[in-house]
Amino acid sequence: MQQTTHLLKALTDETRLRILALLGQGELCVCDLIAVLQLPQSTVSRHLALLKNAGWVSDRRQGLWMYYHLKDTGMPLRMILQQTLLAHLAGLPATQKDGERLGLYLKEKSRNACG
Amino acid sequence: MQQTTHLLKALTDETRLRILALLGQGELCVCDLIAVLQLPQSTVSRHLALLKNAGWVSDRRQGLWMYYHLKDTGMPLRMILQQTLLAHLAGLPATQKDGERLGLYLKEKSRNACG
DNA sequence: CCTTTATATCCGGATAAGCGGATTCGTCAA
DNA sequence: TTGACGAATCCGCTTATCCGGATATAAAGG
Repeated sequence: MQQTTHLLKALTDETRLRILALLGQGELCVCDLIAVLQLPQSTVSRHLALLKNAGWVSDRRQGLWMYYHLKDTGMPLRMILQQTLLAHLAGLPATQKDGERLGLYLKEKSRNACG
Repeated sequence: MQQTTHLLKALTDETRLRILALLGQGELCVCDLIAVLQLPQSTVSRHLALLKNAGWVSDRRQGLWMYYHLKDTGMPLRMILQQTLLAHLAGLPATQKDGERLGLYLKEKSRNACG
């Protein structure tokens, strides 16, 4: 029961929902999220740690960067919650704005890398 | 977005999940819930107010009693969350125990009424 | 080693949420 | 109108959560 509330508690913060929605687009590193969300590093990192601890995301180190992605799971509750929630979030204005910012940011990033 | 977190926040308390699971069995009045949950009246009432405010339940007065029931909704997110969650909760030990207590309590109640 | 860079964790303060006894409100019957 | 009862709300208190600057880790390069 506590495990269930724990799982749900991770979803009750606007920043964390924004993060989940962004990761729904694909894997991102912490600095990507900082850039898109425009929040302090400690804040983003803290929310990611919480999401990871609750089992919503996994991380992967690549050199200095930590990449986060939605965790696949066999647990039906989490799977359905995640699917439902992402579909819902995708329709919200705040999330769409983040999505646009992510697009611009990634384009800029690749230009800097290859130009 | 706040509306979404609000909806989810209502689900992040063990007592409220127990209440939802019980109401999944059917409509109950506050005193029924107090008896089954074995919690103070003010506590139960407060949680019910919160669930109602978040749109998860509706109430109905009948004389002195306030009856609460799960609210039907056209909102897909809430519908799916509710269905998924109730199915999940039904499998948890704590919820099953509450269910048993509810059965015993209702039987006792009807005996007192008709015997 | 020492630096730099990316990330995680610590810390103190602010805000929110939960608790349950006490009080108030609403309804009904006498 | 009064009394009794079920339920809602108030209140002071405790606990949890969030914030973001400061500090600590971890990896890579010189």
